[in-house]
Amino acid sequence: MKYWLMKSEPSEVSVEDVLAMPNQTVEWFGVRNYQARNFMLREMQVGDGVLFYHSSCAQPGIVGVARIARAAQPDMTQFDPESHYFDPRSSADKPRWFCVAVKVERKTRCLDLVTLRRDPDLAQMRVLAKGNRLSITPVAAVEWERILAYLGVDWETL
DNA sequence: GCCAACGTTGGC
DNA sequence: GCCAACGTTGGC
Repeated sequence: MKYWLMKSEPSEVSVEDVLAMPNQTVEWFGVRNYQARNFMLREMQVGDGVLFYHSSCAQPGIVGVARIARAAQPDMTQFDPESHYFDPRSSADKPRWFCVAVKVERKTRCLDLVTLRRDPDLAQMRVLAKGNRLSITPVAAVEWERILAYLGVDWETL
């Protein structure tokens, strides 16, 4: 089992928005970066743990715990000329972009960036690396466990 | 709104 | 394949 941190802008899809969706599950549409796509396409497995992160907002940070609910499938927004995420280079028989489905298990208090940066044990987190812009980053098991302990979440009994 | 950092594009 | 120009991300 692997662990991930996935960023979403709350003005687009917040953790509260996902909790209001059927099965508290959302298609992770809109990823247009190959590294992030490849994580979804090649490395994520159903059941993997996810830290739900709010970005581009007043208080960026981890706001929930989730899991991968469905393997990668073509991201339908790439085919929709009306969509902000439309990609004219994609076609139905040759999709370029994919998305997994993510089920939110718990909304948590916001573990904000400042707090994350203060913990030397989390200093190696990919999301905290200087210049990181990846919207999906792997999380080490020790980092995952530390963060869940911070949040008071017991993954095994969710 | 600024801007550092990084990814992508496209001419050569 | 190189790399300059451009676009995007995302914290501040």
